[in-house]
Amino acid sequence: MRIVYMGTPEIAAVILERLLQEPYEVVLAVTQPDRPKGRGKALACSPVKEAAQAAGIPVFTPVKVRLPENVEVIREYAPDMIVVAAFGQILPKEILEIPRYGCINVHASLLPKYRGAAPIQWSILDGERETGVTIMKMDEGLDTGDILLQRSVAVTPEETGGSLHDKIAELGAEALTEAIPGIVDGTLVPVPQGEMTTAYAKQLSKDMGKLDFSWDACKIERYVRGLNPWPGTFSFRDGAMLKIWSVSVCEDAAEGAEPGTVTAVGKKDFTVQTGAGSLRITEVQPEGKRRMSAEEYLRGYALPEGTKLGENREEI
RNA sequence: CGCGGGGUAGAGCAGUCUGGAAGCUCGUCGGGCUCAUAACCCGGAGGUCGUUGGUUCAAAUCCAGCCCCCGCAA
Repeated sequence: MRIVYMGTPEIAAVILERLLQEPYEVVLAVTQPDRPKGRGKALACSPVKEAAQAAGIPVFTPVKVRLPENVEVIREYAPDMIVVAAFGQILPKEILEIPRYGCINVHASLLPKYRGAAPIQWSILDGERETGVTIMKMDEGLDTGDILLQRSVAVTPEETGGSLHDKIAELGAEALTEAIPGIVDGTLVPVPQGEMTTAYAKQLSKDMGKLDFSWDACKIERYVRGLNPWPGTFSFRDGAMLKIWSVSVCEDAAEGAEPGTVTAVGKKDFTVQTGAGSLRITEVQPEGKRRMSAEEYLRGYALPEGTKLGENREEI
């Protein structure tokens, strides 16, 4: 069976590598074009492109895959199935109709929950206790296709965006390889999705990581975990950014102080007042410095009780 | 050539502008106090100040190159 694979980020590369272990013929990898990235300005290619090149698979990087000439390129590879995972572009009807087994999508949530670009992190931000992956037959909507197979996974209390990402990449790869035979022989029956019961899992941005200490402590804790390692959460202290990498909700919180105020400074951590409850900060990263434990931070940076952490560089 | 911060003892920092004996907090080792302690007191060990070269009587500090870490932007 000839498969065209479409995907871009790390999770899509993991799934591609798993797919390559199966007895299918992956004839083309379609991924986003190289983009300037990193501190210099060097062009960086997507994880899927790297994986494909390592495997000797042709790579196609159209800026807009929906353009007629690009659709033709894909058609010429005559795929029996197109597998899509976090590709980053909408597929037009013309492409959806090319392969006889359709376009199969691996989505990192239990659809219809968390349609959209960042389902993994949003499941943590929302405090979900379970999420998973969905293998579905794509249609013209955004993550609205009929469900073929789902697999769930628990979201642990310590889960980070990174750890859940890795789990779901594996789970997605397994689910895909399990689903393909069923799709081919028709034993997997597509089931329509219901209405979406969560907010749309919109793309993550750096800006989302700006902590608002007037939120309740539990919500902030979920943001710190869910946005770790990317885009990360941060606040400002004395005019400089302070990234917050690890926190825990503090039970015996002294209420009353203004949100963002440092209410206690210990040897290994310090405590910050929030809108409801307080947070024990255990790992940080000062601007221009490496990531370090709160203990290390407190050795070199004097932090008096009463210090304010704020949302803006200027006001603090 | 995108913008910017940084590399000083095991760790985190100050000192650099205004060259002139290596400092702070913690850890570590030894001693003391205490019913006791992660608390307190006394004492010690530990650093070619990222690297190469230059200026100077004298360089962590000034100049030039190189290596490495990080934030922003994309």
